[in-house]
Amino acid sequence: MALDEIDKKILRLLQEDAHYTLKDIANKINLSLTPVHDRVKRLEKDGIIEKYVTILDKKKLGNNLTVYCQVTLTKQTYDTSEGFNQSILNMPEVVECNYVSGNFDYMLKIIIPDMESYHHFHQKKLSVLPEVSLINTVFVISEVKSTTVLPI
Amino acid sequence: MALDEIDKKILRLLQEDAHYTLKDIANKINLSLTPVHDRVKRLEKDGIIEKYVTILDKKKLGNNLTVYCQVTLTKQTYDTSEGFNQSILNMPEVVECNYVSGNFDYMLKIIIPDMESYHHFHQKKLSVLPEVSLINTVFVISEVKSTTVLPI
DNA sequence: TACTTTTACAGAAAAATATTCTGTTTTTAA
DNA sequence: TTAAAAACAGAATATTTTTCTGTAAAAGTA
Repeated sequence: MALDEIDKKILRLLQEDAHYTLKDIANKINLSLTPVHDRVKRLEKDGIIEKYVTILDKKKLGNNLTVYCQVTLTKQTYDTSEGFNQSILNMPEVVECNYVSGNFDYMLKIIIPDMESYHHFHQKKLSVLPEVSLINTVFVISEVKSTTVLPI
Repeated sequence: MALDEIDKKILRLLQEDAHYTLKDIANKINLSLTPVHDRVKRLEKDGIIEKYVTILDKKKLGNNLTVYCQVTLTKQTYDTSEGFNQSILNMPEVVECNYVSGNFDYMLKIIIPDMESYHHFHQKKLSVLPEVSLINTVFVISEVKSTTVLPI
């Protein structure tokens, strides 16, 4: 379970590009295929490596608007939270949802085609949820950084 | 450049798992290897597919705290923004940074081991930037959803 | 210490996958 | 109606992953 320096090097490489071959990695860290293969399998089995995914260009898919929604619920009870959570899990435009501290209850990140779609989402999907009391929208004007790479 | 239904099916699958083989995909959408291969290569070339990455378990890597920082700059000039942006790009604990509308200028997402690390980050790395005037921290209490999958 | 066990690694063989090639069918456009 | 282009299938080839065999180093035990 404890990661040594070799594990960390492998993880750093795989975070950057899941399509590096074992040979690529082996070359970069001066090892043979076997230990690289064994270590990757172990990291998968231990759940350090969660999954391999493909990142698509959101703008090229027509998603030109990103917004943060700061949501306040009507009540702070468990049932209210759970009901809200379940609804959110079924909304594909909500890519992040976190229960937070502060002046509101949830911070959501929404990726959506345009303002019209957002208007529709806001009015017909989010604000109509029985658990939702207040929504404060923060519009993204320009994306500076967005990465899946964690510091290791 | 226009995506047909087959392209979309391929993208939906690859978003979920970048390690699906061409054969897996071909079977799932009832095609032979050739068109699947050709289409994936085209989607890569056109930049619809941006990259393949590995998602790691942040908690197993010791990152137990996620926070949003709402940052206000001292001035709203181009130079101030650019200076801030460049500093952020060199901070590995900042996984998202967006210039936004509203009562503050930037929304940041920080992934970090614990409160002590955050204290250090806040005091020694973020608040000391000459462009930063105000920081409002929103702590994540519980993660409800976090996905790289875009609606297609 | 000597011995056993475990772990980490290398190299080679086998299996699976990606890539390339050839050719056919379908669609599109002249 | 014909020519050109696009989409696809199947087979051959190249590459990669996976498995197998064995060696060396490290860790644990009597």
